[in-house]
Amino acid sequence: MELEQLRQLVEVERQGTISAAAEKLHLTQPSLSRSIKRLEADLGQGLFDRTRNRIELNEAGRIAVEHARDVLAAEQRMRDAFDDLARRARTVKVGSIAPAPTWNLTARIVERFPGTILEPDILDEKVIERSLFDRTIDLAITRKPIALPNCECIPLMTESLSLYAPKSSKYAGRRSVSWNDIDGETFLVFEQIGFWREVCEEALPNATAIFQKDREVFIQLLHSSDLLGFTTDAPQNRGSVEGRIPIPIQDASAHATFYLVALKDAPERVSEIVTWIRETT
Amino acid sequence: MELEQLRQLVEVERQGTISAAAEKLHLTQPSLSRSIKRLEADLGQGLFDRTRNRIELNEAGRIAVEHARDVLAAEQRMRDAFDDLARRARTVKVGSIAPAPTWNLTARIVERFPGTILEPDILDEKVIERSLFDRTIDLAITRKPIALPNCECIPLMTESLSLYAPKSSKYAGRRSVSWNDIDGETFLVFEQIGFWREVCEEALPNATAIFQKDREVFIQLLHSSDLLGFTTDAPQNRGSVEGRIPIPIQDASAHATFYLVALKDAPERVSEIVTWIRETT
DNA sequence: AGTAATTACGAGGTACGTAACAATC
DNA sequence: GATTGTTACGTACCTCGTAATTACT
Repeated sequence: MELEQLRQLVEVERQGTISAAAEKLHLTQPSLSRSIKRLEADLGQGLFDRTRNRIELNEAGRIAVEHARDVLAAEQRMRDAFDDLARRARTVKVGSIAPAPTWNLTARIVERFPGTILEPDILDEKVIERSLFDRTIDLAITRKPIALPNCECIPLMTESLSLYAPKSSKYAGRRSVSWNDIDGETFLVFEQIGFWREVCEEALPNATAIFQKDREVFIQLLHSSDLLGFTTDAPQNRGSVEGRIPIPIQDASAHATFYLVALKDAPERVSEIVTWIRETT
Repeated sequence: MELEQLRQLVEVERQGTISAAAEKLHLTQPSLSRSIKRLEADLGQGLFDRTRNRIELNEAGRIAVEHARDVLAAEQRMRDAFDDLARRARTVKVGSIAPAPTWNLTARIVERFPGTILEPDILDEKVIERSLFDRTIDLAITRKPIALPNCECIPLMTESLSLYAPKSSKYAGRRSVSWNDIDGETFLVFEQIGFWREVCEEALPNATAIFQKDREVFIQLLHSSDLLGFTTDAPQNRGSVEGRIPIPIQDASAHATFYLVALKDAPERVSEIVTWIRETT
C-alpha cells in the first residue's frame, strides 16, 4: 500500500467514476483502474461494488476512504512541519529598540543574502537582552554595546532626531533647535518609534503628544496638519513629506548609535550576517 | 513521498546505520541509501548529517521521523480496521438459551463452512428475540419456534436432561427418575447452562444448588464429590465423567426442542448456514 | 451512439543489485 | 582490515499509455 494509491482512492470517491478521477490525476483510466485493483488486492478485499460499467464504494470502501483521509492528513501535517522548518531556517528574528536600524539591516541583507527573511520586532530596551539569551530573537539591536564573552557586538549605524516642522512654523527658518526650545509644544508622533518615544518624553516633560498607530494615517496627517512632528536622518525618512523641513536637534540625547548583537554560538545563517555587516561597515 | 520511504526512514533511525536497516528491509545498502536521498529531495532538505561513512539524524530528520511514525500509525489503524472487518465478515454471532445447541451448530458449520467463525453467547430467553431484531446477533437459538414473516425458523436438535448420579447414590440403579423423586436433594450445578437453570429451579423448589462457574473446576468436583449432578444427551457430555451414571428424568420439562432462527434479510453468510442446516436435518 | 470499466500488449522509466571507490574506526 | 556510505553501470521489473472489448444508459 502506498500513499499514491490512497490519493487515488480518495479522488475516485470524490469524483464518483474512475474516468473522472483519472483525468484529475493526470492518468489514463485503465492505469487508475489497475492501481485501484492493486490496492484492493493489498488490503485483501474489494472496496467497490462493480457492475459492468459502474463502480460504487461498498462498506469496506467507505471505511478505506475514511482511513485514507486520516493517513493523508498525517502526511500533510508532515509536509506542513517541513515547510515551517524551511521557512524558519530562512528567517532571522531581530529584536530592535527602534525601527530605523532594522530598515538598514534589511536593506543590507537583501543585497547580500537574498534568500534570508528578516523578521523585525520593536522591543523595549529592558527585555531585548533577555530575548537574545533565551533565543526568542536571533539578533538584537541596542543603543549600548553589550560586552559579554559569549556575545558578538558591532556598531551598526547612527541615527539623529530632527524636528519635522511645517514651513509655516516659527521654527522653519532655524538651522537647529534644542529640546528646551520646543518643550511645551504639541507634537504628532508615530507610535512605533521604539526608545525614541521615551527619549522625547524625558526631554519634553511639558509637551503634548498625539500618538498615531497607523503609519499611513500618520503620513497623511503630516501632510495635512501643521502640527510639529519628528523625523530622523534614516534614508527611509528622507524626502517623504513635502512642505516640511527637518531641523536637527542639538542635544546629545537626540543622537543614537546602534549596535548589532548576536550570540557567538548562533546558527550559521545568523553569524554570517554579523560577519558581513562587520566587514562592510 | 511514499509510505515505503517512511518505513525505511523509521528503520534507519531505529538501526542507526543504513547498512543494518537495509538488511532488515531486505534491500541492498546502496539501494536504501538512494531511497533515503530521494526522500530528502522530495522533502526539500537533508534529514541526516553526513560524515564520510556515518550518518546521523539532524533537526529536520528528527521531525521527519516523528511525523513518519504518525503517518505509519494511521496506516496501521487502517490495516487494523480492515482486519477487523474481515474477521467480522467471517464471524456469525449466535445467541442461544443453552450451550448444547451452539456446540451442535459449531460442529455442523466447521464441516461445511470451515472459514466461518461462530461466536456463541448464552442469553436469557427474554432478550434473545430482541437481540436478533436489533442485529446484535445473527442467529438465535430458542425453545419455542418464532413464527414471524421476516424470520426463518427451523428445528435444530433436541436435548434431554438426566440426573448424573454417582454409583454410590441411591438413584444409581434406577432406569429413570422424576423431579418429585429428587426434590429436596443437594445438587452440583454448572452455572452456564442457560434456561435449564430456571427449569430446575422451578421443578425442584426444595432442592439446594451449588453453582460452579468454572467448567474445569466443575468437572473436577463431579469426579471427586458424591453430590448429585445433571447431564444431558448432548454428544459433548457423553462419557466425560467416570463413576457417574446418567439417569433420564421422565418429566416433559426435562426435554427440550431447539429452534434456529434468523432474519430473512440476514447477510449471505448467515442465510446459507440456515439453508444448510434445514437441508441436512 | 456514448460513456465507463476491464483486458491485452508493447514501451519506457524507475529502482534494484553488483561492483568499484572512499573514508573512518 | 573491517565496516559504512556514496557513485557508476547494467538490468529487470513495474507501471504507464494505447488499443481493443464488453456492457450499460
